[in-house]
Amino acid sequence: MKEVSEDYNFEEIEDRWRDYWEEEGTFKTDLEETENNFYYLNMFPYPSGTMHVGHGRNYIIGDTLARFMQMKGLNVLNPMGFDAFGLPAENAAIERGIQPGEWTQENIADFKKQFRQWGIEYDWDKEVQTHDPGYYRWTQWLFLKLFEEDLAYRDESPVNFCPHCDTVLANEQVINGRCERCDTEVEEKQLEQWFFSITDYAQELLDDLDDLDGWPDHVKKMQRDWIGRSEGVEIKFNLADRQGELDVFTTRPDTIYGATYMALAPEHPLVEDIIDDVEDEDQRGKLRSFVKETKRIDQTRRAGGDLDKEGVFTGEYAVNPATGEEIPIWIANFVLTEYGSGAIMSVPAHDQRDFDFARKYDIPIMEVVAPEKGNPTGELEEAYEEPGYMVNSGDFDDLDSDTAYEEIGEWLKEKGKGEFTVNFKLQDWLISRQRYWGAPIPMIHCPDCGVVPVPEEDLPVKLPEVDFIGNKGLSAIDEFVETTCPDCGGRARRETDTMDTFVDSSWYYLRYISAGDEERIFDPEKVNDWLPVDQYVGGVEHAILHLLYSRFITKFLEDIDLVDFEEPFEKLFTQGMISHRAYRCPDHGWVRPENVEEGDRCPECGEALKVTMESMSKSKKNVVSPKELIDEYGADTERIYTLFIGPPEKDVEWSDRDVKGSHRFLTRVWRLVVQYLDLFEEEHELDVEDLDDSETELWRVVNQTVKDVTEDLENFSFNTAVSSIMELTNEFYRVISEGGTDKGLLKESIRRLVLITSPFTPFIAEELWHRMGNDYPVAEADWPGWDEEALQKDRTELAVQINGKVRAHLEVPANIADDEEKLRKRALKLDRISERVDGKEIKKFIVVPGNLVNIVI
RNA sequence: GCGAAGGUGGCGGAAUCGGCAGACGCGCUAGGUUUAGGACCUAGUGGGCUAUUGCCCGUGUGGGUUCGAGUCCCACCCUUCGCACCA
Repeated sequence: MKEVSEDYNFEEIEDRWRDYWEEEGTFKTDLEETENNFYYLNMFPYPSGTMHVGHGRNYIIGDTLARFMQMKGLNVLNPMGFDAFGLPAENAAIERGIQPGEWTQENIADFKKQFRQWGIEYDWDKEVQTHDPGYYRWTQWLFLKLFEEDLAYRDESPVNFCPHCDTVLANEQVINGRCERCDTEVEEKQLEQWFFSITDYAQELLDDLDDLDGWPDHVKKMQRDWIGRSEGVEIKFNLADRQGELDVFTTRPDTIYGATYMALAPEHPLVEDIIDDVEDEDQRGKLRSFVKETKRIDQTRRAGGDLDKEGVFTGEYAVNPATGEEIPIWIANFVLTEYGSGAIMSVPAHDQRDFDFARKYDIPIMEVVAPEKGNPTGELEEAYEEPGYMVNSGDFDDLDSDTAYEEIGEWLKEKGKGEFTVNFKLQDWLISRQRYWGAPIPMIHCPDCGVVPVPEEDLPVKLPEVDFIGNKGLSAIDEFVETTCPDCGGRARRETDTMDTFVDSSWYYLRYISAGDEERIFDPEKVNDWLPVDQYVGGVEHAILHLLYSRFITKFLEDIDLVDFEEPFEKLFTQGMISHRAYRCPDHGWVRPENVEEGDRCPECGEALKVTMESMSKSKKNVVSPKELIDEYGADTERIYTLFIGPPEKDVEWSDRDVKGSHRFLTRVWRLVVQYLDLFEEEHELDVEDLDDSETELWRVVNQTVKDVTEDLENFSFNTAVSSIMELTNEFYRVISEGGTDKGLLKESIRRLVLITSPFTPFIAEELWHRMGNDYPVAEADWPGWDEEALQKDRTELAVQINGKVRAHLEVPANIADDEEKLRKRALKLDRISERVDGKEIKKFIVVPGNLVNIVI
C-alpha cells in the first residue's frame, strides 16, 4: 500500500486523455462491418449560441451508452452533426452584417470544443452539416424525387406579412399579431407555396405506430392525435336559392334529421359569393365586417377555443336532404377552415358546440337521438352526445343510433347525397420559407414551360454569397433569380423559397452512413445494413413534427426502393429537461443567482425576489455554464452528476450544491484505487475459498453491482446505476476498515470497479486503467460479467412478523430459508416472538423465502 | 374540458410479478483531523413517546381487498405535461 496517496488532479488527467482517444481512433466506426452493428443516435443540435449543462444531458447519456455498448462487444455507430440552417443564424447575420454561414461555423466550432471538453467522443469522419452544399444538394435531390412522384406541389396558402419591414414572418416572429421587430400589425397574405403530400401517407403513418414497440406510449399517442383520423360521411346539401351544393363532413350522419342550420368558416369560398349578392347595403356591410373581424383575430387564438361563439345569419338557406326542410346558413367563428370542408351541418341537440350557438341565436333544437327507445327527453339542458335510439327521424325511428349511422349513410349514398369518408387532422406539409438561410427549392419558373425542375446534374442550387444586410430572402438577389429554362433555354426565374429546416433533418440519419458521398444520396446497401436506427434519443419537444416527417420520408424512400425498411427509428427514448433556480425581481427583471443578495433579495432594490424553477435560458439568467463547473470539479464530475441527478426521462432540477457529492465520490474512487496500484505490479490470483466473511461479502457486492449496472444501463436507469457504484465504493471502504487484505480479491474487485465506472466517467477510469498497467483504451476492454454463484449469500436474515408487523429478525443459513418447519421452530424460539405468541393459537404461518415469515395469531 | 404521468424525510430521489419504506446523494448534528478555513474521516439523522431495550404513527385524502398495501380496487384533492371548438 502506498504511504502517500496522490491527489485527484482532474484537470491534468482530463487533458491527457482527450488527445489519446483521438490519436488511437478509439471511437471510429467501421461501416463495412455487418455483424453486431448497433446504431445509436442522438438528435443533432441546432448550433446556436453556447451550450449549457442542460444541453449536456442528451450527449452525456449517448456517450455513456455508446462506451458501454462498445465494451459489450458491439460495433457501435454514434455519429453527430449539425442542423445548421434556420432563422436565428439569419437574424444574427443581419444584426452583425456577416454571412449566416460564418456565424454558424463559429458556433459549430464552439460546440465541438464543448463535446471534447465533456469527453463526448464522435467519429467526426461521418459528420453532416445541413447547410453544407454537399448535404443540401441531396436535400434538393429528395425534393425532386418527391416532385417526380407528385408528392410535391404548389398551392396558395396564407403567410404572415409585415408591411413595414416588407417581409414575410415566421410564426415565432409574430407576437400577439404584431411584428416582433417593429410592432406593426401583421397582415395575412396569400402566396403560392410548396407542399409535401404527407397526407397521402396519413393512414400508413397511423397504422405503423402499432408496430413501434420501442417507442414511449405517450409519443405514439401524440402522433395519433396529431394525425387525427376520424370516420364519417361527406354530405351534400343543396342550396335553396342558388346553384351548387354545400359539402360538409360529419361523424354523426345518424343525426341528420336534427340538423337545423349550417355554419361556414369565414374563409369558406361560398361566403364571398353570398355577401356579393346581398342587396341590402347595411346587411352586406354587417356581414363583411364580421368576416373581416373574425379573420383578423389571430388564427391560433381562434383555434384555441377560448373565444365565445359568434356568428351572423347570411340570409340564405340550404335544404336538409333528409327532411327536405330549408335551414339557415350562418357564418360562425368556431368553424375551422382547415378541417374537413370548412363548413358543417349543425345538430344542436347532439353537439355541445352547436347547442351553445343555437341557444345564443335562438335557432331551433331538434332532438333525434333519445337515451331510451321511444322516449325522447323533450326539453334539453345540454347536448346529448351519447349513442341512443332514433326519434323524429322518419323511417329510421327506433333504430339504435349505431345502426342508423350505417343505414342513413347508405341511404344518402343511394340518393347521391353522401359518401362514407375518412378525414384527417393532419395537413399537407408546407415546406416553403421565404428566407435566405435554407436549402433552395430546386425549381425554375419559365414563362413558356411553366414550373420546371432543375435537372439533377445541375444540383446543388447553391445559395448565393451576398453582403448580408437585407431580410427579404432570395427574391431580392437578382443574380440568383435570373436564370434560363432547362427545357427551352429561354429567360426564366428561379424559385426563391427555401425549404423548412425540418426537411433537412428528416433524412440526416441516413446520410451519416455515406457522409461526403458525391455520387448519391447514400449507399443503399450500407444503409440497409445499419438502419433502422437501433436507439434514438432526444427531447420530447420533437415528439410530433421531426419524428413524423422522418417517418414520412423513410416511407417514401421505401416506396421508391431506396431503403428496405419502413420505420427509421426502432427504439426511441425522450429525455427530460434540466431546470435551474431562476430569480426575478418585479422591478428589475431576472437576476443571476450569484448576484442575489442574502435572503433572496434583489441587489438593486432589496425587494424579495420570486424564486422559480425554469428551464435554463440566457434570458432568465439561470444557465449553468460547463466551463465554470469543469474548472472547479472536472468533466467527469459534471458527467456523473448529470446522470445521477434523476430519472433521465423526467425533468430534473440542477443543484449546484449536490454536484459536490458527485465530486466527493470520484475523489473516494481515486483514493481507493491509487492506494492499491502496487497490486497490479504483481501476480495475485483470486481464490474465493480463501476469503473471510467480510471479504466474501465484498466479492458478492462486486458481482451484484456489475449485474445491477449492466441491467440499469440497458434500461436507461443511469441514476440507480451510479448509486450502485457508490454503494460498491462504500463497501470497499468498509472491508478495508475491517482489515480485509486479500490481494487477489482487492485486485480483481478494483479492476471491475474501474471497468464499470468507465462509461460514466471515462477520464478518471482511463487514467486508473493505464496506471494499472494496461496500454490500450479502457473502452476497448471487455465489459465484466458476473458470477451467479457469487451472488448467493451463505446466511440470510429474515424478518419475523406477527400479524404483518416486524417484531424480530432471524439469521439462518441460506439453504433453509424456504424450509417452513425449520423456520417455524427457530422463529418461535425467539424471546420477542414467544412473548407474544405463547398461549395463542397460530392460525397461519407464511413463508416468503429469503425474505420474511409472518405468524398470524 | 379531454388525455397521460405523478404526489414518498428538510431537499433530489430509491423501492411497484403486494413481502423488513426511505437505498444512494445533498443538507444537518456530534466527534476526530487541521495553525485556521476548506477538504477529509467516523457516527447519527422520517415523526412522536421512552434513560435504554422498546412502543405508537407514517408514502396526497377517505374507503376497500389481503396474513401483509407506497405498490392492487373505488371515490376525491393537488401538481406537471400534452391536446384543446377537428364537426
